[in-house]
This record gives sequence, C-alpha cells and structure tokens, in this order.
Amino acid sequence: MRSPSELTESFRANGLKVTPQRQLLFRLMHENVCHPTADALFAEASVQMPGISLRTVYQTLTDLAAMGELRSLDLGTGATRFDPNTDDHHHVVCDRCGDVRDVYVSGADGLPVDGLDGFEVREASILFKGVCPRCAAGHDMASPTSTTPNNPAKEKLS
Amino acid sequence: MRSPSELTESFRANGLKVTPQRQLLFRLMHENVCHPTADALFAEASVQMPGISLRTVYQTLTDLAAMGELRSLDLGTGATRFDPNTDDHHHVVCDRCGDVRDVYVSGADGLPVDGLDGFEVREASILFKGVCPRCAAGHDMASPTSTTPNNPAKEKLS
DNA sequence: TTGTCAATCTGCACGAGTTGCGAACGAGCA
DNA sequence: TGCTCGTTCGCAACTCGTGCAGATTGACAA
Repeated sequence: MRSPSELTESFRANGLKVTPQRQLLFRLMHENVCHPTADALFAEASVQMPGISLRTVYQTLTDLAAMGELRSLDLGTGATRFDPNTDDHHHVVCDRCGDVRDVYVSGADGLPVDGLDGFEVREASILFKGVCPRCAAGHDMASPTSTTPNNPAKEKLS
Repeated sequence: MRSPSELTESFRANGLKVTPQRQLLFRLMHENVCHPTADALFAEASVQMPGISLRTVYQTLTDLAAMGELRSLDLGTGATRFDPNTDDHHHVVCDRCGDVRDVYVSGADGLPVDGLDGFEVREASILFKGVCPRCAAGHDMASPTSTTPNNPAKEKLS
C-alpha cells in the first residue's frame, strides 16, 4: 500500500474525508508486515487513540481494500486478515500460532489445471500451512533436525 | 471417503458407537459431490430424520474429519464446507453462487517458493475464484464469448 | 472566522456460523 | 435384561462482521 501522505491525497481526491482515525490507521497499516486482523489493529490503534471504535477500524479497512490499497485475506484462521502488500504473492500460515508470512511462487502460471471446465477463473491463491520456525523450535522437539525437510527455495507444493 | 458400511466398521473398531444419525450422515456424505456446509447437510438430513440436531451434524462431521474420512474446507464463503473427496486436489469457487468444484493441478510439486525460510510446510492448497459457467451464462452477458478465456486444461494459475 | 452540510464516528444491536454444557437417551456388551 | 458410558439434543454463549441512528466533525463557501 502507499504511504500515509499519498493515501491522504488519494482520499481527498476521491471526495473522502481525512480524519485522525483514518490517518492513524494509514500509519499503522503502512508500518505493518504481519497481516493483522481488524481486532489486532483495533488494539494497536486504541493505544494511540483511546476511544477509537472497532466499527471505524472495520470501515476504514474495508474502504482501503475497496480502493485496492490493501488485500483482505481469509486464511481460515477465523478472522479476516488485512495485507498491505498488494504484490502478486501468496501466504504461509502457522497452524499453531497463526503467524502469516508472504511467499512468492514462481512458475505457477500456465500449470495444467484439470476440472475447470467452463469456469472463468479470475484469481488463484496458494495457501501453505505448516509450522513456523519459532513454534517448531519451541514445541515440536521430536524432530529438531527436520523442521525444514526441503530446501526452502524448492519447497514442495501440495 | 469410504462407504457407509466401511465407516460403520471403522467406527465400531475405534470404540465409537454407530447411531442412526451417524449412519444417515455417512450415507448423505458418501453420495454427496457438492461440498455441502453443515447447515446444508443438516437440511438434507432433516428431511429423512426430522428432529436430528444441527449440533449432531457438526459433531459427526468433525469426527469424520478427525478420522481423515473427509476434509473440512474454509473457502472464504462464510461457512465451512465438507469434502468427501480426500484425494490430492484443489478447489474452484464461484464468486456469485458459491458453487465449489474439485480441480486437479499437475506439476505443482517442486515449484520454487521464496519466503518460506524455515517454515515446515505440511499442506499446500490452491484456491481458484471466478465465475461458473451457469452464472456466466445467466448474468454476465457482457462478454458472452469470453466466459472461458483460456484453455481449461491450461488455465493460468495466479 | 463562521456557518453549513454531508461524511464519518461511535455504540449498540443483530445475524451467521460454530462450540460448550448438561440432562436425557440409547448402543453395545455382559 | 440391565448397566454403562458415549451420543444426542436443545439452549446458551461466543466470535466475527455488519446495519442503524444519533452525535460529531472535516471540508468548503461566504
């Protein structure tokens, strides 16, 4: 997503008002790299602006997503997550702590897909699930030498 | 998933009781090919067994998923869907009607994935989103000749 | 600077989906 | 048949997200 000042300009240009609540959320999302939920962002925002409403956080995130400034993600972790990274990328989520990271899969274009018969595909997303290094080190000590079975740069897909 | 009689044996072998409710759900899921939600299955079940509880449907589906007899899917359509097909496959979902179909992607193994650094991947799923042929024909008449822009067998991934 | 007005914020209520709990029921076994 | 413990059922509660209405306030013109 673009910088807070660029977003401010963009909002004004679109006839939207720039409120302190929105500016705070612009900043928080712009600095953010961990795919927060609306609730997590609300908690962060509340520290800097006590009294801000969760409703406002939802509203602003929805607006930003509609403008294409961020992506809303349903990764099956319960709540929708918001990603300021609008590049063409995919995600890996930790089954234990819910941590989410961006991953980049190259060469996926043009793979043969069977069963689409007639479906007009507009979007394809790849979701990896597994255990993050921190959780693997902290809890899964059964196989400490095999937490990364494959070359990270050549991880097996599916 | 396996046949109702095989599931019955399997449940008994695992010390689980085989109730009429479970047998009904075994049958309904075994016949099913359309990834029903718990609520949809509850509706089907209620026809054949009025009085069955939604709670029981959830419980049985959860049990079957835990036993690996079916997969629970969060496709971002609101409710969890249950898939009796436990083959290695992926899904395409219609943005408009929510219809879900199985698709098979070959050659995805071994694609280079960047950014996993240390993540122990246990599962990778590909989700295609788009418009099904029926919705494309019924509502999206703007481009009637382009409902299938690419060769279905060579659909672009991402 | 002041006034106006519509957009925005807030708090609350509500709906969908799902799960926890406890009492009643019933499958399986001796 | 009778016992036992897993299962079912109904309800309450919970989470996530959205609709609504009144209060507030940003943006702009006078």
